[in-house]
Amino acid sequence: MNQTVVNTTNAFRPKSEALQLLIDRGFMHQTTDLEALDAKMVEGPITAYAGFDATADSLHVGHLLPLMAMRWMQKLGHKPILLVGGGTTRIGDPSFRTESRPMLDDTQIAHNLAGISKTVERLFDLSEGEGRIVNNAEWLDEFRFLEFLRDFGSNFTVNRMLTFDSVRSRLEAQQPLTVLEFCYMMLQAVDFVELSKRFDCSLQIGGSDQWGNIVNGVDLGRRAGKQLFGLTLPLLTTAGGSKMGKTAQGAVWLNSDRLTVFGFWQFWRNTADADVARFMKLFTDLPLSEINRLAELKGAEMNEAKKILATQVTGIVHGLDAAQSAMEQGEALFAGNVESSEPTHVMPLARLATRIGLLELMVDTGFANSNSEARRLVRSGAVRINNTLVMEEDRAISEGDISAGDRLVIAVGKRRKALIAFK
RNA sequence: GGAGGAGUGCCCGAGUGGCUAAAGGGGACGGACUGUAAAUCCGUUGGCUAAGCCUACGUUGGUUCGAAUCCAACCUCCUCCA
Repeated sequence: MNQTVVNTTNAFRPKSEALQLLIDRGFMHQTTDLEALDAKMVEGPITAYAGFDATADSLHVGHLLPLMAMRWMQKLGHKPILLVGGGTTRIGDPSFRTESRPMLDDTQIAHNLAGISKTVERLFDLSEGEGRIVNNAEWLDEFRFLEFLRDFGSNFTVNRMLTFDSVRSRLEAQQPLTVLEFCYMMLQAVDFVELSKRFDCSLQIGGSDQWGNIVNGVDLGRRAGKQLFGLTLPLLTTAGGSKMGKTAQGAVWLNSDRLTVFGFWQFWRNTADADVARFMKLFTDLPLSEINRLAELKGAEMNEAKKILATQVTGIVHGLDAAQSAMEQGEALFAGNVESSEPTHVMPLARLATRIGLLELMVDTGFANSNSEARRLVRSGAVRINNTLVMEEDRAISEGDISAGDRLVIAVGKRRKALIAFK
């Protein structure tokens, strides 16, 4: 892999506070030339970037890992650049995917960028000189084909591009890989170099699946006379061994219009015991000493630690007030005092007048993806209204189900509950 | 350019004219047990205005009373030959 040095982080003790913290909290997977990076970071603040494709109008928990890593960088004096792939989204990163991503048009991309920015703005200080959001369409849109080939084409060999896992896996899976997608890695490399020219950015942070793309950028930088660095994050799995962040209802979104704040809080509240400490290190700002203390909790006491985890993460993503309120909703729904808490869902009173069906309500609150799924859940004895088991699939919700003025509690299974207010 | 093989549900993977909404496994969800945990056991796992109907086995057509299964063309991939 040319002169790119790959370090494992076992032995090395960096002098940089930020690097040490990233290692201690479990963010570090691989880096290029760790010692040189450390030296540079000790010398003074550096600028680092992480990229996000604009494939949806919200980021999800999978993106939270690079966001948190970048956030620590900023807290410890470095400058973050959050790159949104307005340009690259039009192509689609083929990495480790068996199928092409759909191509999006400009209107959709603009819409998605706005949604993503909402989250980023909350997580970072984006004031002048502190941090910034950048859209790579700014330069990628400008390139003319021949010019691009002349400037960058000679720095990439197909021989080497073919050796990257991201490409090979697609080839070995016998799935088509278009030239369009193949060129994605060039664009990401160009992004990195462009950011280094424009903002003196010298570090790229990304998921472990980005390693190949990142190294490409580092190598391209060297040819342009710049020393760039890459750092990848571990692939996150749950203690159960599955990929983190998937639920039956789909991705765990960071925007509240995609997933309620309470739903987000619940996701974290339901973390497995074995994951609590690790997730606290990665997804909260709690000091390690506090995390270690909480990790000592035994048995059912661990539930307290989970509430802290949930409220901390929710606080970072949705704000402290919203997180506090989500925690109270959790207490209310699971302890049973329905009157005092904010509802998790609000529905127009008119829905009640037309006798909304139970199945419909389950779909509307996101507990089921289809009427069929809702029906199955009712049949299997999973659904309770106001704590009373309901077995009739065609049950309609009426005023008799309402308590405390406008409240209705619906539970699906033991851990999914909603407090609905009809207003 | 020629010969042969392959493309199945969220994923892996059986099936080779009706008994197939499609075996089995994984994942996910639900139930029991618990602590809104793990492990274990049981169940469910395309949609709908639901004892009926609709959509699905790379794409488009065709044969047949009837096709994931047979035929043709096309797309993509693999292997061998040139």
